[in-house]
Amino acid sequence: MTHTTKTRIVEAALSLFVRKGVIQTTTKDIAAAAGIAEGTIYRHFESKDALVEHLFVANYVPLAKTLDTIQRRSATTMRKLESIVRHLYKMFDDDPTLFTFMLITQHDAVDKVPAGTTTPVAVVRKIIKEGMKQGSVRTMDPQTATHLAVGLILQPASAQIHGELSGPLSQRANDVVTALDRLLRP
Amino acid sequence: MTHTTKTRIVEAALSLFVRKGVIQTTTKDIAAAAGIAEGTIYRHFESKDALVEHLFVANYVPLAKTLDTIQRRSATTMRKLESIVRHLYKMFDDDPTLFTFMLITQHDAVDKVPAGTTTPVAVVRKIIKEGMKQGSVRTMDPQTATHLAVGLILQPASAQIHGELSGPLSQRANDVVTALDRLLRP
Amino acid sequence: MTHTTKTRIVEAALSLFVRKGVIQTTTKDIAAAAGIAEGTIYRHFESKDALVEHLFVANYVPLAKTLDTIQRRSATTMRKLESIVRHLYKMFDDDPTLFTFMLITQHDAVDKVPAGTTTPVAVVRKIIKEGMKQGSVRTMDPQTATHLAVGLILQPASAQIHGELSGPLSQRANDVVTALDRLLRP
Amino acid sequence: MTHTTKTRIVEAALSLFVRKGVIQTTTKDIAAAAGIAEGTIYRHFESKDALVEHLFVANYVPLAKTLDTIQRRSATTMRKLESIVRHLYKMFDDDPTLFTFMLITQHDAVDKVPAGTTTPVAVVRKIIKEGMKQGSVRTMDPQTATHLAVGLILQPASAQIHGELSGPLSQRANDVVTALDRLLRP
DNA sequence: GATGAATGAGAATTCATTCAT
DNA sequence: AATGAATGAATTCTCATTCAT
Repeated sequence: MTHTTKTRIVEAALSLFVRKGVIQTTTKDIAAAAGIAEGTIYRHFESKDALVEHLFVANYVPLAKTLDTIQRRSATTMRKLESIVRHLYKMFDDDPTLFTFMLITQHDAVDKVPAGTTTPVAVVRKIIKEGMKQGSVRTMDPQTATHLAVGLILQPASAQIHGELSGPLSQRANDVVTALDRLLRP
Repeated sequence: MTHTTKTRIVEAALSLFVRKGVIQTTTKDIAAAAGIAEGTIYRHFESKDALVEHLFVANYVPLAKTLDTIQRRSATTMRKLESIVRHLYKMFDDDPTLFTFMLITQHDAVDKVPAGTTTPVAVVRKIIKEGMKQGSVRTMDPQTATHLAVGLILQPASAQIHGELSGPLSQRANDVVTALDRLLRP
Repeated sequence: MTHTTKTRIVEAALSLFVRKGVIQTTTKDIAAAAGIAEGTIYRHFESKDALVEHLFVANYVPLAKTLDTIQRRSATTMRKLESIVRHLYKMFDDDPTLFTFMLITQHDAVDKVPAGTTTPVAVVRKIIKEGMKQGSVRTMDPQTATHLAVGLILQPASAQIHGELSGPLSQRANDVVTALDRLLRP
Repeated sequence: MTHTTKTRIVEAALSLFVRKGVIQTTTKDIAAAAGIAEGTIYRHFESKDALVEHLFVANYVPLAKTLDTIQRRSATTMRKLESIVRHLYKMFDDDPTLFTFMLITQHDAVDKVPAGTTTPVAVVRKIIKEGMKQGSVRTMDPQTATHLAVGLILQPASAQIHGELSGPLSQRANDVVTALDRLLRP
């Protein structure tokens, strides 16, 4: 079946974590939302913390890999960034909950990611650094450039989550790509 | 005296909230850090929530006013934005704790701000909209433009907080202003 | 087969009960150690309590009978006690786990023994009382005498269990028999 | 006042631990017996474990010191042991609960005693060893001798606790002292 | 105003037991 | 007989809040 107990726990937890925050969500909440007994959570996850970690790592690390794969398929720096933006925004539109979860847990959960693992931010940094070498990105501090680019990409998602923007995020992709181009071109 | 009990509570709370998060900070923690008894907190604030709200509102609303005042003193769109960036980054360098607190509580606390109050984001939006009218900002969706600009401004602060950038934030102001100019100019 | 499921449960439980204590041993522990599913325990025992009771009664009552049989084979009071000491200490050396289990559950489990059943302590008491009648044991309160004798017999076992004595317990038999002789002779 | 909250917790816990066992006694039980809220326990002890440890260490270590002091006041080996037996049995009669608690937690709690601390058993061992040197105790393995003596001393207490002996334990002191004399004299 | 002991409503977690397969 | 997922009551511990002093 597609709805195993574990799946139901994961989905219930994800939705609640996003709506109420991780700490404010109790195991009782999760059990109720998943339609199971509280103790059942512990048949599938060692602890609430382990559940959070699972949710994050199981999605964050693969995302980085996917972004890296996607980026390789495009030739130019701007095409690479464009494909990343489109992929992320489509992901957001398809499953805003999952995307939001990653966005809000990002900083707390970073230390749970095995050291040395590629992150989405690292993929963006790599593209920008290569672009500078080739001359397709203007010369500036690569770390600053990366964070400015990431800011441009994530802020619309963040605004959407907090109700300050509406409609599919994919609609904003063109604007963001244009902004990235203006930000980075020599 | 400058160090009234209330001040000590506020300072202790602010520092702890930023270091450990609002929920993870207990009233016991705050009392210990402030060197007072736990019960004393309730002489000055109705509840922990009220303390959080006070901390946010007492700083967020005045900040918006200050930013508005500052922006009025400059003539052009870009000067306005530049002065805002410089003010914010100086604020960050002077009191990273306060700035960080506002950044992290921003979204949870927004509903605690009296409706209709001007916010920092609203100030940026106003500048951009006026710029568009005058032709000093290229034509695009003003809401998107605002969020892209805010993303550019805040991401370096966020990166600094999470240890991904270092050194005074003021050093980054030029880069950010340049980025804003590239993003917005016609 | 010698290793039926029930046997494996019994052996796993005994070993864990002795090592970790009855309460601290979970049914999960037992199942894991026995290499079976948790539910399977309940095919063979009504409850964890019933398992404990089985373990105790199945060994404690027969032991009392064995000790009684052994004691009958010897002629004098001291020979009787000596044969009991040697039997117990050999039992300890052969299967310290089983012996230890009986020693530690002794007091909690006593009420689980069918009323009127002969216990090992009762066997010792009988020997001493008969000895007093015949004049081979000095006159004193028989109940006190019994407990002093039992104390002499069991303390070395207890010390061994708790790591305060080492080497085969059988080696101590002579010392204990001498002590019993000094304690009891007229 | 003599009945501070902490005292009430300690007394309630002691009594329950002895009656039901440490693990079977819940913090809820303790709070109910002490007439306080469950959370209040944690104002006075870090955890249930810490409470158990406190109860043991706060009584076991001083007891050893007291026994040592008492033993010094007597001249001969047998007088020393006699005074110890009388002190212990009086203690038992005065506060059977405390004595019982120490007896039942003895082995589990030993590792909680700071290494190198004198224990009651060590006091007995010292007396016996000195006795052997002086020739007032017959030659035998001192460790075995110690445990046999301890067995003689404690078994009546143990029997009393489990309802197999009744009346003041002090009444048994003479019998036990005689038994020790028979056991140890050359 | 200040204290700090006490509260009690939950929070996460454990575990003996059940039951459909 | 055996399984193992699921249960839910019970357990330890936390913490914002109250209140007599």
